[in-house]
Amino acid sequence: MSMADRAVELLTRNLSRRDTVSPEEKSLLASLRKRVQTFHKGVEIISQHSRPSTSCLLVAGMTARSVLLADSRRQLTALHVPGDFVDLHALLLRTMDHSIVALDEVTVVFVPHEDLIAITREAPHLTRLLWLCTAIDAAIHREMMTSIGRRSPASRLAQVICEIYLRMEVIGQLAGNVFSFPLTQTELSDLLGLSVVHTNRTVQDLRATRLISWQGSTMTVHDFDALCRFSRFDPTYLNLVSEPR
Amino acid sequence: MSMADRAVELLTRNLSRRDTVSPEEKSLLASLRKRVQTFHKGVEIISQHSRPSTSCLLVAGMTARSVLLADSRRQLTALHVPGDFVDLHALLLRTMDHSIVALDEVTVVFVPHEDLIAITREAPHLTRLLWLCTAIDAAIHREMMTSIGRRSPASRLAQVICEIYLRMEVIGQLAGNVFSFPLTQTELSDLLGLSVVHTNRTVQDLRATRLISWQGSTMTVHDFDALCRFSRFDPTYLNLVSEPR
DNA sequence: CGGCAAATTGACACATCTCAAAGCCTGTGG
DNA sequence: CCACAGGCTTTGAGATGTGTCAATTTGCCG
Repeated sequence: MSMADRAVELLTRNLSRRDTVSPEEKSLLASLRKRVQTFHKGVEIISQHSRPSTSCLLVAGMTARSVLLADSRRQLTALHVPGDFVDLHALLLRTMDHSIVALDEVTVVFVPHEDLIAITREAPHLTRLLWLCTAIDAAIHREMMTSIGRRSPASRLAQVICEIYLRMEVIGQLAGNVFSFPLTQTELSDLLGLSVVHTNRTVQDLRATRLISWQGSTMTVHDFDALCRFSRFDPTYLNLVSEPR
Repeated sequence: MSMADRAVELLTRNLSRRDTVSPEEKSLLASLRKRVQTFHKGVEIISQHSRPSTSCLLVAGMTARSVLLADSRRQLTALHVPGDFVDLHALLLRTMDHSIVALDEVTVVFVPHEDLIAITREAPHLTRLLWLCTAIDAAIHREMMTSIGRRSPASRLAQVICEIYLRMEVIGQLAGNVFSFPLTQTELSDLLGLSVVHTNRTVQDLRATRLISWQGSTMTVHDFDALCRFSRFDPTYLNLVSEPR
């Protein structure tokens, strides 16, 4: 299967988990023009303040939204897994308020905005599904904000692991209870809003519970239910329910 | 002017700041069915986990998104000013992942989802503008997350004030350099992710700079530019640029 | 085997939270 | 018009969490 086909397949899987995707809609997605490109870990795929004329759909690897502050601190505001339409919102926002960075060896597919605008003219239901993608993104942001503002470092980390676990499952990238989590602890600290040192200690705390193992980029969740309880994870915000939208 | 008309007027003002709104589009907005309702400060307008069949547009007062955790901590993840389509995203998300609370004496207008769905079928450009509203919401979330994760309490607070200042200006609710900011310090602490005590000290720090005054619900910004510099505020994410979307 | 990035550790400084009390407004009823 | 209640704001003091700095260890890749 070509990367372009794979992109459509993953996106469809993502959408199908939330509503029915008709064959016509799927072929509309297939007919979008696509440019495949790969990036190495650490590379900036799209830059803050740029004005892209395409949106990118992640096919393989993991990426993050990254906001850089003047004093060179940074915050990662989201993680992406394959099948995520990473910067779909650039279609509307035009100027990027953050950059997209590769956390891994990454493959993406770029889709011209014109093609997406055509969808908004011709396929109202599919448009709503794409809109839904960005709305779920925002819901994830709210959850993250709540975590950073009000949860302990350990439950914040556990929360992220629970979330990525489920998102990996949706796209069929969960091998039993193992998935790829390629962040360095420095990157993780920028995601959690902690210092690297404290992140390291938090990781050790979580390891000590024996609920997870994490070596290199391999994350193993030994007891998902217990991890959910530990972090008081409530998956409502991921909208993993298929219903008319 | 009726409250329903006022709602349309404010929303149009909001949208016009980002793109051209045609007379036809404006009258489409006017033709949406609307139920006006008022709420007292502290009241929950929409509850977490409910499944609304209408979306609400704020006409007067201020509201917030509120996430309640199991241990009764809470995080406010957004503030809304008049003209904000507060839970437009419920159209797609269906189940609320947070509640909407009144921070003030509040007037809202409820619009049936069916009417909004009709817009997605009939008015692609207007649909994109509504989509844009939710995308800006997400951009504000990212900014807030960055603030909570990486900025000092004082600059976090200053950041919020700068943002609300501009958003008030957009809808013509800025009287010179004064606007209504009806939060209690307890509510503010849930917004900033701080304890009430520390929030109080942070407010005092900011007052000591003489850049703002805040008494009761009256916020006065004495030197907006200096406040922006102080908090390193970059308004890009608010998308206050009119261009084709 | 050497070199480099990432992970880990220890010690100390500082920011923030918690608890508890006091002061200050504002609206209400007498 | 005054007294009072209740909520909000403010203060102080001590406990705890988190950050910083700097050094050490580990693991990977050439």
